[in-house]
Amino acid sequence: MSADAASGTAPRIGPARPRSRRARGAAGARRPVYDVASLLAVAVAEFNTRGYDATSMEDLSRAAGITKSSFYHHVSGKEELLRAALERSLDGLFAILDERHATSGRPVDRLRYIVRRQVEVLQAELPYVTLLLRVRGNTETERWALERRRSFDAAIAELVREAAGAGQVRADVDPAVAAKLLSGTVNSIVEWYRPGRPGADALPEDVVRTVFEGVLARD
Amino acid sequence: MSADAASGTAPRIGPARPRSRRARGAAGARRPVYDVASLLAVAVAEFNTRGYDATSMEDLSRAAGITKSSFYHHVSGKEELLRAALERSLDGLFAILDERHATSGRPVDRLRYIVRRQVEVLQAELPYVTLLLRVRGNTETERWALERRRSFDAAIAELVREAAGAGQVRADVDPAVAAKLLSGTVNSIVEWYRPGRPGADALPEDVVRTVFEGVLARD
DNA sequence: GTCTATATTTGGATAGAC
DNA sequence: GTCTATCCAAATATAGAC
Repeated sequence: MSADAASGTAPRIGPARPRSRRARGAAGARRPVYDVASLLAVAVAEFNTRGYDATSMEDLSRAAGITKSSFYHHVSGKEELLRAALERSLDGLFAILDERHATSGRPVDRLRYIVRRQVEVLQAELPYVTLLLRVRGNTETERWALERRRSFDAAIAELVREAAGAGQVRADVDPAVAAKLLSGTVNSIVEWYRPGRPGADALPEDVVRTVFEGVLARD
Repeated sequence: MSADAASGTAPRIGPARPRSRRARGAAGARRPVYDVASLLAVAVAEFNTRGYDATSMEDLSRAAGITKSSFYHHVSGKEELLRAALERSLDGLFAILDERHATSGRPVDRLRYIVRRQVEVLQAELPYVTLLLRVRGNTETERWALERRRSFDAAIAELVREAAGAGQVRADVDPAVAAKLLSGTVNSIVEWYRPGRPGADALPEDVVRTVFEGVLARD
């Protein structure tokens, strides 16, 4: 899966990079060394390091080990890459809302499930989610992504409101504020989580416990 | 205070902007229409809207209602503005750590105090703190700011570790993880908080309660 | 598919008149 | 203090050879 290449360990390879020219299947099918997906992984890693706006096509092509012109042979420009990356990330997040445990049960239990899954998706799709969370809204693509994000957050907020109405969430904090703090906590993980660290498997549950029960020791 | 001008309501005024040519004090002192502080407020608002890298000097001068050349008469370039903004933000945050209630008492109580104050500083210095939290590390100035931020976060993490050692913070979550979630929650507020909203005064305590006791209703 | 060369635009920054 | 004019570098993107 290309998520691997999009991580910190992007294949930074010089111009003389060795490679198998092509891979032939049983039917003689040819697979190009670079498809859009693999260039996307390289590009997203660069975007996350420098920021989307500060990353030039020159930076991207250098990171891929080819010239700018060659890079343009594969993609129409920066924005196509951005759109593909944001789409992947948003699709992953929205899919959670359709899962079984997200659609039935007590509001607070559905909320707990969604938070756990959101952390899992964030871990699995880290570079793509990271990029999504840094979008500012300068282009049409970015505004489209912001709109979908708002819609996702609104679904969470509605669930918090329901849970509060059912007395399952504390009543002394505005549910809208609680929802924003909850989403903010989960999203902030992209700023420090790196895959392969010890404790990565425990993170989703750690986050659920911390968010729902707080950091204080029980007395 | 210029924090006001740096908010969403920046003085977007056209070329024919009316203004008093100068203000004379009792001693006949002259005050320029634009000093560095007021241009900084305008610039930071632009940086936060479009992102620092996506904001050109042309954008900044247009927002200030003067030409690029005139803008350069006041400041040496984008980076000077960035540095001044980040400095202001970092100074505000670090000052918290020297306050009385941050230096004495039980670790958990110091922590609670710092979180509350951090939210208050974030509210008071919103545009500046927002900019700080979005810095990527492309220039020397940005790396300097990231370094100071890391140092601030490390102070919080150490306090969480102490509180955990004293049994005041839950033991089933790694204190380092808890500290990152705590900082992430507070920092995420810049993404949605806007001054002058109802409930702004209650926010610091709402955040403290939510972070320390969780979102669940007490049974 | 990849390259070199180049067209075109934008951005940072300065010179010098008023 | 502000302006117009301009320089230079960098960025997006394309043309066309191999």
